[in-house]
Amino acid sequence: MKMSHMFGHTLRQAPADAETASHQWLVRAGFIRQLGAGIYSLLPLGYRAIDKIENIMRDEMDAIGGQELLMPVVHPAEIWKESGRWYKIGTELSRFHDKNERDMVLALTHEEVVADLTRKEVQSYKQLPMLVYHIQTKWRDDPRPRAGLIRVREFTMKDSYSLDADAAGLDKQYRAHYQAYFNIFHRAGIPVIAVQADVGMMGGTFAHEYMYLTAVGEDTLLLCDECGYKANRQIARFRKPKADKAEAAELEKVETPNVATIEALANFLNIEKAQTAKAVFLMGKFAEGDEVSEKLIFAVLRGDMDLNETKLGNAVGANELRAAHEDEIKAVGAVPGYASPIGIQDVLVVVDDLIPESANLVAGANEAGYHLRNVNYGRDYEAQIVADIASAEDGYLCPDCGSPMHASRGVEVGNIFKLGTDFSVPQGATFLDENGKEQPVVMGSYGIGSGRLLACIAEEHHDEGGLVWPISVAPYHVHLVALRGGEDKADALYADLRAKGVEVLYDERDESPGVKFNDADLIGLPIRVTVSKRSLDEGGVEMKLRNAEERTIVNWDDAVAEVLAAKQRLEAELQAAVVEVPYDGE
RNA sequence: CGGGGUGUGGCGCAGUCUGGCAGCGCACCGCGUUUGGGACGCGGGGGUCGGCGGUUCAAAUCCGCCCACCCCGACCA
Repeated sequence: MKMSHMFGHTLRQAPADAETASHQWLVRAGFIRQLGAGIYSLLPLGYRAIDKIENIMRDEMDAIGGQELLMPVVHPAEIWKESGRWYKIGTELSRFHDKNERDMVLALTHEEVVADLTRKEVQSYKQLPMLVYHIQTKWRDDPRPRAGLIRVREFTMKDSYSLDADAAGLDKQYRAHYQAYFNIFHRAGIPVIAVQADVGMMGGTFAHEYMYLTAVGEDTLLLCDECGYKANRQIARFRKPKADKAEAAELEKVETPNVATIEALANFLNIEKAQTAKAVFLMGKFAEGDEVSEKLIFAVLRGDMDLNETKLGNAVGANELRAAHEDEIKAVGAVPGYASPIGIQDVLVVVDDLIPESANLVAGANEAGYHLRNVNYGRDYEAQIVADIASAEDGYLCPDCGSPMHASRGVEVGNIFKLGTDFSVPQGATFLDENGKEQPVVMGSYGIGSGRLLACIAEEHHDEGGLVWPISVAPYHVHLVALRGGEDKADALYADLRAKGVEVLYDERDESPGVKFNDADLIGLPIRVTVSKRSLDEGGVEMKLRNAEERTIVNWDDAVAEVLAAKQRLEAELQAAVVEVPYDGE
């Protein structure tokens, strides 16, 4: 490609609203342009990089038996009603009507369509296992897009779906993905870890998320260096402190004027936060078929711990949770700031599993200005649900080995889910087994967002001068710079390199050397070749790798061979990072 | 949805407080000089100042409503 006619140009300054490195560099280098909040165009450079990424995905999917197909972005709502997600998912799912007023949706993922195809195409156990995948646009009306391509509303995802006759088959395909995903990320030049994760709106039984660790990330992970436990905070377990097994003392009402927070309460009474009980009110949304209802949830934790909403949502089976309004709290007879589980009616009470172990806590009295001492679970009140609903924090103890864990931020670049029969049963995707008995297909679902991956690669590989692409995903292999006196030779080299299958971005513009070199650094192609009067006087062309400082002059006659050798070395370096990763899961 | 912020040429910004010719740098076009790390001179093109309404002799500037985008939180693969 000749740069003089390339669509998209570099910018000397990043737009003011780009804050993260990947966002700034991808815009400045001419890879992406924003159209709206969370909506981006890929310019030719960006699209070429995405294409490389997607071909790596294809390669690894094909290697584990994947068959590529393509499913629509616009779906009739029926299948989403069948799966129930029409009712369970909120504003993230965009709905609209066609001209006949039929309900339609924009695909936020494709489980429903796969289940529909499966019930049409799969009849016999003899056809299984199978694996299908596609690379297709998704639309998720995320409440808060941010950080360039890291979190967007419209994006492209490679999603694959495994179809099996039983759980053992699913496990096998799940493990195949587990490794194939590491291969994809390693080939694309980015380090990731796999953590255990919540299944969220996907449903199913078990999931891993692939996390690229970076401060820019918005997921918090709990990691144990000692035994290797790794989990998203949404579901991270931890070893809770041993509580004192004291005798239950007599309930005692104490005056606590203007003491409405745990902090203030502990200070006022001069006790540890761990000796208090914290009340958190949330409204949960529940879907039963097409009936959606809201219910107030009263969560009780020890005062030194924070609520984990994902854990609570899973414990009560709610689709959505939101903070309760003050009038909703008062409506059940509770007093905000002085709320107590004692004497509350018609509320779903959930207590953290540490609460029954903890004797003589201080809790609210359901009366403004008063708390109760020596509140004991079982004696003074009971809950419908006792579960782990506390959030793991940095320094909390590993559930497996008891060592302190540390918290780290990460971006989720991929995920794998064991769906089981969550879609095949409601949608009737069944097959006949060896005994002629009808069975639901056992499904798995596996996704990687290609744009987010591109952004993470940019986040990982840049310096003060711009992007530094791994050769596997670089839009071109070579950045060929022609300077004064080298134009004709550069033209010839451009043709020779392309004839050997080398992808070349050729800067033949009438620009000063400084501009050309800076643009080359900004765009970040792995191999830079400069042809100038100076280089020719020195015997040939100058070669420089983007990720190294040294420049070497190679003989004109060896130029093509040297470029090919450099390309192979860079490819081999990346390939060396593709290693087997021990499976860490159930 | 709550809090904060920003909207002036392709990008970065000044001008708004205190109403009075719409500016600067970069980018772009032409001519000339320059040519190995974001050159220089001269000349030029491009903006209904986010939108609508109001106040005023006069609005980028004051008032009202709306919209868009960004950040934090809520929320969420």
